Formats: sequence, C-alpha cells, structure tokens
Amino acid sequence: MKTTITQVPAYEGQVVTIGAWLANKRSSGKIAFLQLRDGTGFIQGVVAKSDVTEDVFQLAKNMTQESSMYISGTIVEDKRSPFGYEMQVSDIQLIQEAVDYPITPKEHGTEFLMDHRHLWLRSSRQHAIMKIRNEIIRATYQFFNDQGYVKVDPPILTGSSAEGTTELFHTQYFDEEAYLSQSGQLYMEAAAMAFGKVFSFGPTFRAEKSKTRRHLIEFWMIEPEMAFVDHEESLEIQEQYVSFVIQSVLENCQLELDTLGRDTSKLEAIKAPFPRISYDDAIALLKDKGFTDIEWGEDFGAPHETAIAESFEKPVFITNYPAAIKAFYMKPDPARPEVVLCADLIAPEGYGEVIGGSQRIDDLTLMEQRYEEHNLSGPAYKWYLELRQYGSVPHSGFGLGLERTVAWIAGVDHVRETIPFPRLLNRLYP
RNA sequence: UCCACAGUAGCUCAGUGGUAGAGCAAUCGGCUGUUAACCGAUCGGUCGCAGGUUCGAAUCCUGCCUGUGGAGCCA
Repeated sequence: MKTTITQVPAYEGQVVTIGAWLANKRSSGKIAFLQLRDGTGFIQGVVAKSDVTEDVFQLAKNMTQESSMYISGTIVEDKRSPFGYEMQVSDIQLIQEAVDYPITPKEHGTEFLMDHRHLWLRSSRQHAIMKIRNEIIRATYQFFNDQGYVKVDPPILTGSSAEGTTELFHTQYFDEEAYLSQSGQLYMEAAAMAFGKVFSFGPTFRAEKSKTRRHLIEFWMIEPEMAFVDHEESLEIQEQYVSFVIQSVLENCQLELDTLGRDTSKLEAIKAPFPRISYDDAIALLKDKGFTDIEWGEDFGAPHETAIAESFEKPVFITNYPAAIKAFYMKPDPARPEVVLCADLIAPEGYGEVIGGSQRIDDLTLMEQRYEEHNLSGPAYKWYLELRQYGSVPHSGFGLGLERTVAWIAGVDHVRETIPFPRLLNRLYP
C-alpha cells in the first residue's frame, strides 16, 4: 500500500510503502535509524539487521543524505518519536544515490544557505515555515470568501505608480515605459466599485535599497478593498481577519510551530479587538519614554514602532497620521483636516508594521486638488479620478504584508526565510 | 546610500609577525534504540583579490570585491 508520512497513523500495524528522501541517518553494527521525509512530513525508519536481507541492510547503512527511495515496512506507534510513529523497515528500493549533498546536519552561514535555497527548503525548519505560510494563505481565502468578498487580480505590469515616493522596477512594454506593480490598491478601488467587497493576493515589487530583516524586494500582499465601509469598520475587519488567521495557524500547524520552537502562548492571546492609539498619543507616549528624536509631523522609525508595540500585548493600531506623511489618496479627518483616516497595525515582539490601511478620498474636487499638490497629472490617472466622478461612495481598504505576517506568527527573525525564493538586495539566485 | 563587523579545508570556526589547525561532511572500520548519535583512522588549503612594509605576512598598512547586522524608506 503506497501512502504518505502524514497518512501513516491510519496504517498502524500494516505494511506500507513510502516514496522518501533520507534527511539524516544513524547506524550501528546491527541497526540503522533512517530519518525520512517525503514532503508531507518526517518519520524515522528503523532497519534491524535481523529483519532484512544483507543487501538491504548494507544499503541502509551506507545510504547518503538526500538519496531517494521507495521504502516499505510496518507502521508502529512509538513514544520516542516526536511524530508518534515509526516504520519497522522490511525493504528499500533505492531510486537515486545522492553524492555529496552540500547541506550537512551541522550549522551553516546565511550566505551559504541562501546560495542553496533550492535545497535548504527541504530542511524541517524551512518546511515548517512554508507550511505556516500556506496555512495563512488558505485561512485568508477562507475568511474573505466566507464574508462574501470577490478575489480580483490587479495587473502586475502598470503604466503608472500608486505612490510617487518609492522606487519602481522599470521595464519596456513594447514601445512604452512600464513598471512592476508596487501596490494593486488603485485597481482594487475600481474593483470595489464593481463588486462591493474585494481582495487581492499577489506579488509586489519595490526597488528600494532596503537591507533589514523586515524587507524584501519582491513580496506578497493581501489587499482588501470595501465599498460603503468607513475607517472604523475597516479596523474591525482587519482585527477579525488577523485574529482568524492566527487561530487557524494555531489549530492546523501545531507540529510546525513546535518544530520552530514558537512560544504559542503569545499567539493564543491575539484575539480581536486590538488596542488603538492615535498618532498624537503615540508621539506623547514616545516622549514619555524618553525619545527626543521625534516631533509631531515626522514619521516613526523602526525603534519608535518597536517602543510603541512594546506597550501593548496585542498588535496595536496607530491611527490618524498627519496627512503630509501619508499617501495622497487617504481621506482627511472631517474634524481635523491635518490628519487622515488611516491606521498602521504594528505586530508585537518587534515584528513591525504588518498592515497599512485607510479610508480613501471619495470627493472628486479634493482628489483633483491632491493630484495638483503631488504633481500626479497625466493620462494614467484619468481612470482613477473617474471612480470619483461616477457614483463615488465612502470606501476603505488595507494591505497586509504576507512575509512579515509569516515571520511574526512563525517566530522567524528574518523575512528571507518566509518566502520560498527571496529576492533581496544583491540576491537574484537561485 | 550611510555606519559597524567579517572573509582561512565542501561547511562552521580557531590561529594577531616565525613549519596551516579543530569539529562536522566525505571514505574505511567498530557498535541493536540513535535523536546535530558516539569511538578510531584516512582524505581535505590560491588563508577574498591587488599592491605595500618586513629577513619572514593568514597575521601589519592601503585600495578594491563579496557578505552579515543595523539605519533611512516601506508592507
């Protein structure tokens, strides 16, 4: 019976065959322990000299790391295994012998591991992180589908930028200049006017020379956009969404969180509602904490964000930033036009900003004024203004950075481990 | 782009002016419950590159390259 490692508990006491790779091996004169993986999980195969032919025992004893095989044996429960089960091996059919696998069981440096990312993904730690990433994506689709959102895919090649501030990757579109998307948001606003509630999930490209544990050149964003939803309602959606994702990971990825040594008690506490602090109060809080390098009107740096987050157990929304330091499309607070109806969600434990969101400007005249202030004239924006011309409604949206969210939930300290093939400053291989 | 640190065996590192070292991996041998197994042996080098100082440089000096950590910017 051919099966996979995660299905093994259903076959206790029976003989099964698994297609597997050798992750590691320990052997003595008359017994060999094979650490097997098949992509679905990890299990130990025990090869006793007395149970198998001499050829099979010699094969097991001399097998090299990452060699591939079909391996057959009886599934037995064993408390000594972290997975709970072992295979008492009866036969092995070698598929290919791997010679000199570069990633050994000892420690390695970052550069070496990143150069071998295509192989590093096979390790139990990377496997666990990618399974958590997958669960976050799965839970995202479930959450928004259950709430009646329509997934809409914005274009990746664009003729214009959403915000003039960040640097764009630039390419040729036949005879025209084109850019890789740095945000789908403008297109998602158009989609919200067509479908009401929408979300996107796709790659984003930022040609910034950022070099920190929180930055990738290519990363994935989830960008919901909702018509007839104001700023406050949007915050409620955000906290429910994030809570749902975390509870899903806790339910479905226990083994993975355990492999990573994640302290799950901190995640269990992450349930809506989340605290909110206004930009004004955040500035006051930082001054109380002794920061002298920040004044009202300036944006927070990483140390400021961390200091604010440390004052709360849960993620915290920092709301209503000065209009001058935020994107042109954010709606001013009617009571205080110098600040906008926006919020950044800062994750605890120093993981930084995971969501940025706002209510959007719905007034045509104000949007035209913003265009002039930001020098954003041009045919590429004509369609965006037309959204305010034909049945404009209050609407809000936000963007969640997938890799920062994975890093936070998995307890990984650098986003480069949270995407299969990270694109970093000076890293386009493999 | 700026600041700090690093580059020595396939990998992780020690060696700071006088014969190039260890652990892991690999190869051979030993061991019936190992958890990064252990024990013995063997194999393994353009000391990042270029120049300089010196009787002598992995070691000191200069420049460059590459990487790591952080900052700015952002999700």
